[in-house]
Amino acid sequence: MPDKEIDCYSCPNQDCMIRKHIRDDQAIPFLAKRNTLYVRKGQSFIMEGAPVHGLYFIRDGKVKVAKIGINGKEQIVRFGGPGEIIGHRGFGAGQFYQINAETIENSILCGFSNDVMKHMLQALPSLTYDMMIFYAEELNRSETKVKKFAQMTVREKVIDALLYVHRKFGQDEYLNVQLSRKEIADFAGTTEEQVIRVISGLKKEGLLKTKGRMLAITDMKLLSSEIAVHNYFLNS
DNA sequence: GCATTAATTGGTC
DNA sequence: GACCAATTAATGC
Repeated sequence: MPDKEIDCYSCPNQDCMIRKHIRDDQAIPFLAKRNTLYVRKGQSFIMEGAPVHGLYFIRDGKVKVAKIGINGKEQIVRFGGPGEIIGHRGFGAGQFYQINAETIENSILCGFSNDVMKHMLQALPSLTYDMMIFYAEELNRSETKVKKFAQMTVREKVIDALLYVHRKFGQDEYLNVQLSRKEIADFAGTTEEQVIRVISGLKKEGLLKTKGRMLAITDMKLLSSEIAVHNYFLNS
């Protein structure tokens, strides 16, 4: 795929906010200022404390966004796939990133500098509107997550995390993303051992199946019914 | 195949 | 329910 010309016109991500506006004359000059980044699996491309350089959109691949604790423990804030935005919290606000972003697959990222974004947002009200909606939803998700952390049991948190991953990346035979048990734990807010125990319990109950590291949800209805009591209506 | 890394299990606080 | 240690399974080279 490196041979092919990488530009917004050839981009398959219909739901990318930038991609949506490529027919707008106002957008055209900015599209040329896009940077393409090839990031291989496991590389950090945003580091906590580093100066904000801009915004990234995922063209291809998958990433995780996390905060690092003092004892080396990380809290994964969210995962991202094609079409999604990474680094938006740094934009406009502070000078330094407060999160870490790392690829979990070989990825292609589209970068726009702060300066380009600023001018593009001023020129394209509908893009600005989309961004505003996005920020609002993000805040909602974030608030919901706080509540979950406080009120859910470990088992529920793990189930919630699995459902989130399923929603985000989908599942064929198995979930379409390869996450370690540790990464699931870092997202759910518990430990690797607890995740393993919950998974093995769910397996015995016939709600999940595994093959090596691969995971699959086999009874979506029952699984989601377990956290239905928390009745959240958002994809958090 | 072997060496490395991840998953799992059991036990302690 | 987290942390630690020992064992077992999976994967990379």
